[in-house]
Amino acid sequence: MIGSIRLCSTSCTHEHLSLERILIRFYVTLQMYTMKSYLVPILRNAVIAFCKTSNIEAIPEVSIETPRNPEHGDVSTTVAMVLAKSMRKNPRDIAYELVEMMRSMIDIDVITDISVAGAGFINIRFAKHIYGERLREALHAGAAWGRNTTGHERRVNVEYVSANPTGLLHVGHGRNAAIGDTIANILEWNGYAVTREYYFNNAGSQMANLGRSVYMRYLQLWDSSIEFGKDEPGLYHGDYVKDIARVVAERYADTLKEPTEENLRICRKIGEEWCFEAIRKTMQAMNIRHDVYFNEDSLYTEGKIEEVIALLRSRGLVYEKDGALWLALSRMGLSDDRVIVKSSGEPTYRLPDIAYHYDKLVRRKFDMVVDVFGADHIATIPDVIAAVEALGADRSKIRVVIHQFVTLMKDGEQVKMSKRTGKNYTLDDLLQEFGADVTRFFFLMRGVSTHLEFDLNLAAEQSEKNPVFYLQYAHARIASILRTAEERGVHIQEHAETTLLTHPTEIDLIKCILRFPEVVERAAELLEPQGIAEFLRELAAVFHKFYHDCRILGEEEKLMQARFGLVKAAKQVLNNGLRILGITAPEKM
RNA sequence: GCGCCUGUAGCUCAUCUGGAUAGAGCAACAGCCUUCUAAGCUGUGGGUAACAGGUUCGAAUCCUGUCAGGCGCGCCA
Repeated sequence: MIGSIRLCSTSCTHEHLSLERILIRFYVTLQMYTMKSYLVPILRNAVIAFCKTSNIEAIPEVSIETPRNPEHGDVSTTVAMVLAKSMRKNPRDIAYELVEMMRSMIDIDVITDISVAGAGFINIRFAKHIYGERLREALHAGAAWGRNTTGHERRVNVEYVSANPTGLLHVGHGRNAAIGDTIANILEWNGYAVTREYYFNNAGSQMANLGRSVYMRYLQLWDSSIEFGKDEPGLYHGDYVKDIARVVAERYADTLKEPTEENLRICRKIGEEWCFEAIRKTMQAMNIRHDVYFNEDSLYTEGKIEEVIALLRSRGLVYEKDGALWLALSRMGLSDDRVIVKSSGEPTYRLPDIAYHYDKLVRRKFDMVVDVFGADHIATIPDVIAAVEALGADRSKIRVVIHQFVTLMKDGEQVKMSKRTGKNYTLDDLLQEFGADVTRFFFLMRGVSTHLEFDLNLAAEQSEKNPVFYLQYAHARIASILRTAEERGVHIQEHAETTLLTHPTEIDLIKCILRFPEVVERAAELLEPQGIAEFLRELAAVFHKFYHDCRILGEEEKLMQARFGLVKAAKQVLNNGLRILGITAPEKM
């Protein structure tokens, strides 16, 4: 089993361009401009001209935002207020001057209104037909709408889950998995060449503990009077260890009863294989597929550990004390030195971690490395980064995503986890009970840095209360409309006059659809999936409102066709967004 | 003791890296289905954004301090 793990070498790259990717590129470059990008140069020119006449050196960045309140225009800018600060001048006066300058530059067919409001906001309104035209672009891009090329095919390695093969995945791993997998998706949508990686930690003392645990359970099969690890620390108490022991017994009968090194090694090996298989199955149930399982073992067998020690030594960054090898972190700007090779000769976890990151950055030359960790790993990160940097890697290429813990709630009470008895709620339990869609969404709907409350009652709810269904229902509803149209023999045209869409809810829906590319881009900047989930909730809400306000079937032909175009685009965006989150978009519910 | 995360409506969370009147869902109450899926929509009530200062035209957002909760601080991973 373990033999099937693809070991990583320098050859595992993603340099080929798939046909899909070429098509995506094609569509992305087809997008003419966003409304904001139409406006930015105009605004910037006005600001530059203004600064010149006012003798201002520092020209501020112009930013354009979408006001919360639609009465404040389609977009607005605060640049006049920013300028007011350095000029010590009334922001409204500046705003008026800027507006005057911009008036001569804008196309009145595109921008219908530009005005000063409030403390010095400049509010801008677009002609309605612009929305219809841009909607056509969204429709044309289809499954590629939301993709961009800002990643320039740069190679990025996203490492997630990376649980030790010493047991079953628990709920916290589930959050890690959902976040990591979705970040990988987000980066792909932003034009990065992504490698999904699992650091398979199969070399440390935890593995020895698993071996001992399995062996003890194995002995118990033949002699029930043996007590399980009464005063032995570090043993694994979960029932799955008994399952593994039974596998050992099936294969070796009672021939391992002598407590030899070799027999322990066998138990360890079978335990590792069993756990790996279990983890792989759990990942599969969550629709996650890693490209690379990186074996920690390989760092030893391929001499990478030795190489890193030699490198550190040559730079005078290690020293020996009390029979151990210390990493001189105090010479790298950190406060405490740490042991990297114990006096027993075994490395501590820090050393392989450093070698692993060295491998990713220097040997495999990834342009970016994303580590997704739970909050409990936070302490070692600065050490690893400092060491890898000392070895010549660029620390800015490392992005660490730390997610906080998950609390399971049932009937308003916290579900307690017990490490001792091993009676945990596993990730498998969640997936089995709620399915991959609900499980993934619940992990993604909160910001990564906040503590997540997973409400088991809410997840079990097969009703409108469950937020996943709200999104999926919007998708299914659209599918249903299109189906009904087909059943009634209504022909849906390829090209519709989308500029006929002028109803307020129609415009709201278009605006939402057009916002999607920005949402995807921002999610990549922040390495934060939540924005996508939040966006989809809004999109679904606007669609449901549209569904309530506007009919499609039975409307006058041209309007009906335009609305078909609108809901097709909405369906596509729901689909794209759900795909990023790794959640299915059902045609029927 | 030190480091990181969090504190926003009764509950769970948003608030687009400092903008205009802080928004959703759930819970409560009141409405909307002979018409494309009511797993939907509309309305009402609900706030000293933990607290105290500071920075400026402007703070839930940035800084300092205090309080509360979570996670770490090993020759464990």
